Amino acid sequence: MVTIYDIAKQANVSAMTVSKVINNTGKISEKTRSRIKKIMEEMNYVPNSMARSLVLQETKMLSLLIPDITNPFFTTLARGAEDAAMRLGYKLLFGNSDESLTKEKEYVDMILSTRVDGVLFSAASDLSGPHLQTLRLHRIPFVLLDRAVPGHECDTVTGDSREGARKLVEHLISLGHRRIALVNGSLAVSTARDRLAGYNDALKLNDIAVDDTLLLESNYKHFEDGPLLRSMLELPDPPTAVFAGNNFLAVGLIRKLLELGVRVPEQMSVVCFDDLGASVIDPFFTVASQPAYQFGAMGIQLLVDRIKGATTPEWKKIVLPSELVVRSSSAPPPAE
Amino acid sequence: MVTIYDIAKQANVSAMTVSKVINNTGKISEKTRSRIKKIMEEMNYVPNSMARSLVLQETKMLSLLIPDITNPFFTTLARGAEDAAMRLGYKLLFGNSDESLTKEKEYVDMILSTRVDGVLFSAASDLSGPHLQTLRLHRIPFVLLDRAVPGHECDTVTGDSREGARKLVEHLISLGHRRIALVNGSLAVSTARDRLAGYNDALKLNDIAVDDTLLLESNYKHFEDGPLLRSMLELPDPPTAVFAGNNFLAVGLIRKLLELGVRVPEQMSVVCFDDLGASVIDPFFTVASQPAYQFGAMGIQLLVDRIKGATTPEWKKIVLPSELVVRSSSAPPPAE
DNA sequence: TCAATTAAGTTTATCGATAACCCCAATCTA
DNA sequence: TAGATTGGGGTTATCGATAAACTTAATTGA
Repeated sequence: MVTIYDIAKQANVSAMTVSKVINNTGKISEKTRSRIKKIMEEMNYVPNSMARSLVLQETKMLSLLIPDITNPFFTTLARGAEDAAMRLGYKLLFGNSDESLTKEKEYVDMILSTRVDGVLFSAASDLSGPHLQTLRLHRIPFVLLDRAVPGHECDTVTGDSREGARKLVEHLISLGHRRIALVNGSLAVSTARDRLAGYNDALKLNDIAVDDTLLLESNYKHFEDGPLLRSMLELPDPPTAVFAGNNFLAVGLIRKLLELGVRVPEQMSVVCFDDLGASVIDPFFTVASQPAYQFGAMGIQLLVDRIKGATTPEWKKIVLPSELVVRSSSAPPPAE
Repeated sequence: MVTIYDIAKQANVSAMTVSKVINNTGKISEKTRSRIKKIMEEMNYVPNSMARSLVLQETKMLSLLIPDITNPFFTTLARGAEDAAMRLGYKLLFGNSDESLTKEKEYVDMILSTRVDGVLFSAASDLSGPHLQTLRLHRIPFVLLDRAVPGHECDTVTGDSREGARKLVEHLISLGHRRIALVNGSLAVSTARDRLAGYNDALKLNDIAVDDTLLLESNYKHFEDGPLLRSMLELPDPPTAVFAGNNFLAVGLIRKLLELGVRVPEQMSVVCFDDLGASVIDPFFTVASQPAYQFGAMGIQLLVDRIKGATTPEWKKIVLPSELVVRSSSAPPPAE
């Protein structure tokens, strides 16, 4: 590889002079400057960012850790982060933890040794706490995305899950539903707890008693509780609507319902959090739509501000609203 | 940050001794070894991979450039690449070119300055040639994924698009269709040309004349030619089936058909390349399903072999078959 | 028993780039 | 016209880790 020294030799100057030309610092005559630039082009010189990072003590790289690279919510978020990072002169190192703590730990180790300047962290669950501790211990700035981790105060960009959930459930109630099930992600994830809280809010506001038999805890990657769903449907007073904790849960749920011969929305309404992206033929779900792209973009902004110290010491907490989008997966309950 | 020198001082040994402990090289007594290891843990030492890369002249990082991070085909491919890379001890730097040459060039520049050990490259189009030249000039090994670039011999992992397309179209023909339209990606992309070729093969094999008015060139990200579709439908002898070049084209196409009041598959059959991933409620499309995960995994394997010189000089060309999966988007043509 | 090994470390140079400081001649200034 | 300034550049040390060569003391072998 061509180095700064090769250029220097060719141009009959010192390496320092070349460095100054590259960085536009110091005093260099216009003549030498253009001569050196020409030689750099001819020799296809590209600065070695490793060497530069070593002395400057910054890599201009940020890391984005997401729990599910196949979920459109997170890929859209990733695009937002990527665009923002590029615009601010940073590269983005993606990581996909697959909702697994083990994989997440491997990524954290990698992040440390790569000496990225900061991390955008969408935690696998509350148990990610130690990983955040590790980052803090090494003084690597980070911003939590989408999911909060109790006991870890820091900059965050989250959605208003509680409010979004309330709106979804009140929408169902306004359609006439009284028996509403909740198929949720793991309660070890903050958004799942918030969505549960919003669900409870809506029921309380409308004087509907919470019935634990209608609550089902699965996980955000796949809907996994077919048997429980079945027994729920066999209840003397079965639900007429389901609120699914996220998009993939809703998809899994509907697949199961189809298998069981339950028609949506005629026999069962289904609503959920998060859109399904471009890969869906017929926007079908009534959803609380979150601005995924903004999550990423604002997260990067916050992170870079923090890295540059261009912000106040207090932790910034950005809460993005979600929008209720009514489509055809929700309808009034079947007549008795 | 804690360095190897801090550890050395604490342990009363030279930095080199610590380095040897880290890398398990040289002769170090078991006593000193464990003492140093303990100190490293206590001080939370993490090796600086920049410094290491600088001297070793390798980064243990690979780069994966994909054209559309929102497409399930590519995210699945990315997961395959990620898993394989991790398994082989490499980190993966993702890049998303968004099918744009400009963005692609930015990534190539970044790749060069980051000194990654190799690149998995899914080219935006044939016009990506110069970018490959740049990589070659700097002697960075690369493997082309999914899309070939004419005039650039190298290791590749591609799908058998031609054969897959033929199977899809012959499936339609076997259902009784004779007027079959092709809604394709840009012909500047090799897969689109191969799929066109497969389409032609199928027609020829079945003595059906190719009709240019049934050919529509769009792009793989979104279906964009509503007007042309409309006029195609108003032909005296309109198509009864459409072969879409990829999953997103099929989705866009069906949305348009729904708008126009054309029912699928009753009035129009639709088949396409590539699955739609987990985000789809009801697997609906008849597709040529490609092993996306394998694309990524085998690409990494090929790349690492090439980097390590553990392969013969000839270019390896892996062609993965696709599988015809018949579902409900295809049916016999409507009766006259 | 004495040279030859070996075990266990240490010293020095290096990767590529940059910060901080130094140097010299030309120009300016009072 | 002597001293100060400045334009244009060079020297040296440094970032953190490692390879290669070098020390020493202990052990081995014939």
